[in-house]
Amino acid sequence: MKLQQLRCIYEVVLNSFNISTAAKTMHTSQPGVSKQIQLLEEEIGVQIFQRHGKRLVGLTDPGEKVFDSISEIIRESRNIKNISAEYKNNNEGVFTIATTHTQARYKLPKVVETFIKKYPKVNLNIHQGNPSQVTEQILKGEADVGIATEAIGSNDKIFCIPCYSWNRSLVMPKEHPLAQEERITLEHLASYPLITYDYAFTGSTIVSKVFKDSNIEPNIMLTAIDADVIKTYVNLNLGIGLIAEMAFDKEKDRNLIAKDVSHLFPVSTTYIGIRQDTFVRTFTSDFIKMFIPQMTDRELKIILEKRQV
Amino acid sequence: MKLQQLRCIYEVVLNSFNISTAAKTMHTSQPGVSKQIQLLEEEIGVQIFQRHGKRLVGLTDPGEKVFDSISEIIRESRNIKNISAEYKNNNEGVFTIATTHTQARYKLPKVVETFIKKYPKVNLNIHQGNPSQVTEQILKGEADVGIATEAIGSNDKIFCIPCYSWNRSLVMPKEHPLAQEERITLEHLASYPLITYDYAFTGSTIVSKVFKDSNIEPNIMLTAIDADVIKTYVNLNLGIGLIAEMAFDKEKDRNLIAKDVSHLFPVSTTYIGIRQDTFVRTFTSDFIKMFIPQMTDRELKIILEKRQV
DNA sequence: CAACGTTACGCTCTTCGTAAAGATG
DNA sequence: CATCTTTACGAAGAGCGTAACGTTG
Repeated sequence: MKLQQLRCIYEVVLNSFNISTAAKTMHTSQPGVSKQIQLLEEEIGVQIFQRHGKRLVGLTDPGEKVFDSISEIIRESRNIKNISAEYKNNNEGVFTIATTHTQARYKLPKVVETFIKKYPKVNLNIHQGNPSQVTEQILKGEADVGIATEAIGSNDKIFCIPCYSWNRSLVMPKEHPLAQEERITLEHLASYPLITYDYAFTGSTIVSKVFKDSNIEPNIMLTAIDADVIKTYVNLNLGIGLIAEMAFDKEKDRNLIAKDVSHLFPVSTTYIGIRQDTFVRTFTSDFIKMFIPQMTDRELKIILEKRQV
Repeated sequence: MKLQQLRCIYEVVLNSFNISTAAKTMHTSQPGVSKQIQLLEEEIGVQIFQRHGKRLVGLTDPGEKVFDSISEIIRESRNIKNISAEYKNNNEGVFTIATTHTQARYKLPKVVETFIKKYPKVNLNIHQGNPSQVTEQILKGEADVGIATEAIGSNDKIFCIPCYSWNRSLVMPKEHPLAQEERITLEHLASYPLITYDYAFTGSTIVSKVFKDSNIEPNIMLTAIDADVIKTYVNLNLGIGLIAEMAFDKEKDRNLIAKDVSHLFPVSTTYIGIRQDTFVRTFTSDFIKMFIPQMTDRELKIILEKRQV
């Protein structure tokens, strides 16, 4: 069993079972990848991939299990690289943030600007996804940190640090009837087509819980992944939008108005999550400090020491 | 980075930083191991081993962290081997039990006899150690299952199944004054030199807790790892022995008598522990069934499904 | 000086690229 | 027939064993 063989399998799975594209991402030849997979399957005596003729179409039953182990091995080998890079005292490396649209669009840009100035040699990646994808990426070590509000806090392999709290805003065209309303109620929300985040109504999220608890059935007209899409449809007068307060920009969204609805929904807290048992590089903890400016060095140090290592 | 290099480092650490013996356990040449370590250190640009001149004497600071990752990788690669061996449907492989002396000596022999008859091709290892060593071995994947009473249950990476409950016995020479005593009290115990398990008084174990709670200071004359040693010293009339009830054998220990002290100490439960996130082979779950005969197939299946996988 | 580690060297087996052939949908 | 995978083959390189040399305590 060779690491290279495991890497091949890993990349092939990540590339939807396409050996050719996997080879490209690995900067090697396609027959090489093919061969290494065959060699490993031969060595362990078990087919890892399901095949339709010669094409790979999925993992076999043992393949699924083997792949889980391979993922862990790849994650740990990345960890070794991080450790050594850190001790070489060079501020180089790869830093991957997994986050939701709201963060990526409205909160991260400033921080990222500061970060890349301080660490110009660090290769920064931002992976955008929904909260459960963010969680996934942290768990698999595909992202060094994840920033999200939902989902991320409920996994005990993820160590979470609260960043800031925010409330929701209701956005609507300026001429919308509700625009004059002084105090918005849940009934108001339910009486117009509602446009909001898609994951807000999958799973037990805050918004869906509030409606459920009050026995009011909202009229979800459209669910979108990000606030920009939501605002676009609100602009088309297709409904009212329920978004995070920071996703409203008075200048850019000057055709809309936002009304605070913090009295309807409990406050939400956004967290940074990092995987337990994983080495944290200096630039990673530095990034956390940048993202949570009110946090002192000492606080962060104390918090990070609470992690299982 | 190659798996073989990681294996070399792993074995060198396990062999107390002796490259020569590590090479022997790996069935390869000593210069080969030496070379591979150098190559990896060169590749990652960090010294993993502390050296006195040419001799390896320990891990460096980054080496410690790297070694943790390496251990995980080795564990996962063993896991891959287990998975494939299982799916090849051959009842071959390695099965390692970590356990305490009491289990190994008084409970395991019968079960092991049954086991090796059913699985003659399985290479069975029994690692004997104290409860915290058993826990360690489960965590590191050096043992497939661990059987112990203390320590094992308190780690959330270990999945525990209760096996049986037992009480303690006080053993003493037949002519000992306490031999006539009808109802032994804690004060009795404290008034004679006591010989018991060494780990019974390290950490917050049941026995030490009982004495502490009653404010009675026992006179611990000698602590031993196993009941046989304890009984030997009791035979020499150096004190009274506090051991697990199953460690007393009427026939073999005919010079001693055992008195039940279940009214003094709460009952103890022995557990089988297996690591979470680890593939469980058929012969492993079969072993568990043999060790806990009252457990039905269905119960075991339900229990094992509760594991995080 | 005995035990241990590194260097040197040559043989063998692997790996990896290119080119070409075979499958798949 | 365009895309994808396997086979074939040769060059470059990695791995490993033996032997010799250097270090350490």
